[in-house]
Amino acid sequence: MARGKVQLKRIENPVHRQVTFCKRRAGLLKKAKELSVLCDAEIGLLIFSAHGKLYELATKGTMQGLVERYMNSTGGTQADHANVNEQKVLESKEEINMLKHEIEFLQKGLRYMPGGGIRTMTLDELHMLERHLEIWIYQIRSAKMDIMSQEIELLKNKEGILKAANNYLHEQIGEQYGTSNFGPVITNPYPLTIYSEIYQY
Amino acid sequence: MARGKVQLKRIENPVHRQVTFCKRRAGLLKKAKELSVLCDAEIGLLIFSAHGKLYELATKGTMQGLVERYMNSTGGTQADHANVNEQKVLESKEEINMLKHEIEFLQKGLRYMPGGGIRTMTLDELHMLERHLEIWIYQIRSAKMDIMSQEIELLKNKEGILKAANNYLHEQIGEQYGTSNFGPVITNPYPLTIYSEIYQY
DNA sequence: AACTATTTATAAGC
DNA sequence: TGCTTATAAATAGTT
Repeated sequence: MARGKVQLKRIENPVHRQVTFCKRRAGLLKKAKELSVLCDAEIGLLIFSAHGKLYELATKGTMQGLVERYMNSTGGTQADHANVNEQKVLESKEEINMLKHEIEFLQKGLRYMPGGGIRTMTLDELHMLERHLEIWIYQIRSAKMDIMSQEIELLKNKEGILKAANNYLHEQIGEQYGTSNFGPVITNPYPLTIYSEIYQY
Repeated sequence: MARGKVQLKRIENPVHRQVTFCKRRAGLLKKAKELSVLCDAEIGLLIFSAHGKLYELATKGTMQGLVERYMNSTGGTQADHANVNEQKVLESKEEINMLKHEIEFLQKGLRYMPGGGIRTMTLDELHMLERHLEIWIYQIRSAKMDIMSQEIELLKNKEGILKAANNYLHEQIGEQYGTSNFGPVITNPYPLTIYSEIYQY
């Protein structure tokens, strides 16, 4: 604005650009302050230089307060963004409470025994419930044993099949080398007997 | 800046103030845009009029983005705040998932009440059900112990009262027959010590 | 960073 | 509001 007009485009000369940035930045901040004082306005100004350095101005209060005011002004579209997560946390907590209640309810349902909840049960009822649960646990253990037995059977079958295959392969090898007098030269690294880990159950 | 200097203080005349606000606001926005273009800077400008009306400018992107950049620049004080909430949301979701699994499990448990379809549960589910039942039994035993303790206290009190009554009666008998020389003729069928049945538990 | 020739912004008036 | 104009301010280019 002096000694020559400016083109409204990026100044290519880095030195010129840097100098102009300093001068105009100062001017802009000054004008902003003036406007604020003269007209009783609240102004926030953020300037990021090309290299990322921040210059800021907040008249009347902090930038934080201004940003919040801005968020509120823009109709809550953005205001919520900060609060969205807090909202989510609250919602989550509600859901957690609901689920906990549900669990409590289900647990009560499991305690379907006469009299309902433990606290209101008589000693006799508790005795009975205890015995009942012991039976239940016994049944569960039986079921577990059944499943494990089945697995053991399955594994034994597999073992049988593998053994048969193994034998067959041995025979094949025997036929191939049996006619010559070299005798067995190859030691089978896979023995016939398979020690299954499943017996440790 | 023309036809007279300006005082750097609030313009008292409302009309003047309003006019000046319009003019200078336009000027400030223009200067901000120019600085942004000329020097490749990112600028955010928020202007709240005295009456609360918002005028904004964001060069290169949105004001939202600028505010976030500002938050990051100022050391993450606010960024952390947001992250903390996101963390909380994640944690809550995890807890919700856990609880949902628990509910699913309990529902299965209800479906597979004793004698019911235990056969269709997997080994893992059976393990878990077993553990739950063990905890349940433990709770029942605690409840039983509570009740029994209360009963014991009650019975001990009764015992004390009866003992006192008994002693009193003995004394009465002693006074009545003590002066004569007949000695005790009546054998008390109720001994002082009461063996309560509750100790067999 | 200081200087100045100019441009630009704008206060006052209409 | 918008236009005009005199003048204050800002600042581009130079030193």
